[in-house]
Amino acid sequence: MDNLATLFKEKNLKLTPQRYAIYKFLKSTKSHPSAEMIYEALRPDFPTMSLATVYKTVKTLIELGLVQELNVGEDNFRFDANVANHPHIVCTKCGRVDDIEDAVFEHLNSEVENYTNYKVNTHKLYFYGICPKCQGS
Amino acid sequence: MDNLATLFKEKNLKLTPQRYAIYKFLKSTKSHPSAEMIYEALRPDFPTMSLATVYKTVKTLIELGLVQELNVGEDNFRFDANVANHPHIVCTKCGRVDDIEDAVFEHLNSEVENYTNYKVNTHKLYFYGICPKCQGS
DNA sequence: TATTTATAGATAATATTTTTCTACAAAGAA
DNA sequence: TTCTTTGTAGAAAAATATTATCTATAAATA
Repeated sequence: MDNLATLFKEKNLKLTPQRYAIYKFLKSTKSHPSAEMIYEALRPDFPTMSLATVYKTVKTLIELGLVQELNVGEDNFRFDANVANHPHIVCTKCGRVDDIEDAVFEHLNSEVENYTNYKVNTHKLYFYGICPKCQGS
Repeated sequence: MDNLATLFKEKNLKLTPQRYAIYKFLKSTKSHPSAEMIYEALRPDFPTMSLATVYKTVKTLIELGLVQELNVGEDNFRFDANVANHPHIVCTKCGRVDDIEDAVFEHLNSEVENYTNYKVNTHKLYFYGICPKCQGS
């Protein structure tokens, strides 16, 4: 939290209660919420906060490298405070999005370079399937 | 083209000039155009066609399994008439989107099942880097 | 030829995200 | 402490992407 304050100060940004709450919420969850979901989750504590503030804040957090943006194929973006590059998996039945932890696919970048003339820097991997809960039903 | 007519007939869909043109255009290009780009490309030949028709048509084509939808992380969707599951690579400098051909990553699905309790069915892989042209400049 | 049916295009609606503007509050200067 | 600067929250509007509704029409069928 203190390094967060320091980082904001370095960039001449103010660590307002709203920004702090949004970041803390993203850090606390693995649900990869959309802007709307963040807004709804914080509404009890910040009833006056506007959705525009959520959008502006996540954009700021992304620029600071504190949050990454996901695009699992919906019509909106989702956000993840785990900025380590890791694949995600989407349940095509209930829509939940989970991290695939401990799976390292960094070697794919150089593998891909064998098939293209691109200089490959990064990647985003989305897997789709049925989550344990939905398999039961 | 004939099997296209047959397929449409089977589904009680009409293969109108607009639909045919949109599909043919998607088949002819590897540029992975968005709805807007399709609309602009066909405007010279179909000046009266509306953007809504493009959206409705690509949706129809997707349902028929003739086109797939991409989401490279922009705020819009792109479309690809190559429905074989294949990874894509995005140039982060000029924005072009290329196929990664001949690279088969189907084995990743079962690999991912070792890390989650999901039943994995499919995936979408997006790589990001610098294309040959942009490397030169 | 008459009738049914699906669709194009116009328009409006909806959803998501961004921008503009203004008042305010925190930080720094006097 | 007081004044001043500066960045930000929130409201509202705008911009963008996408979908839905409605009607006239053209193709397919009877």
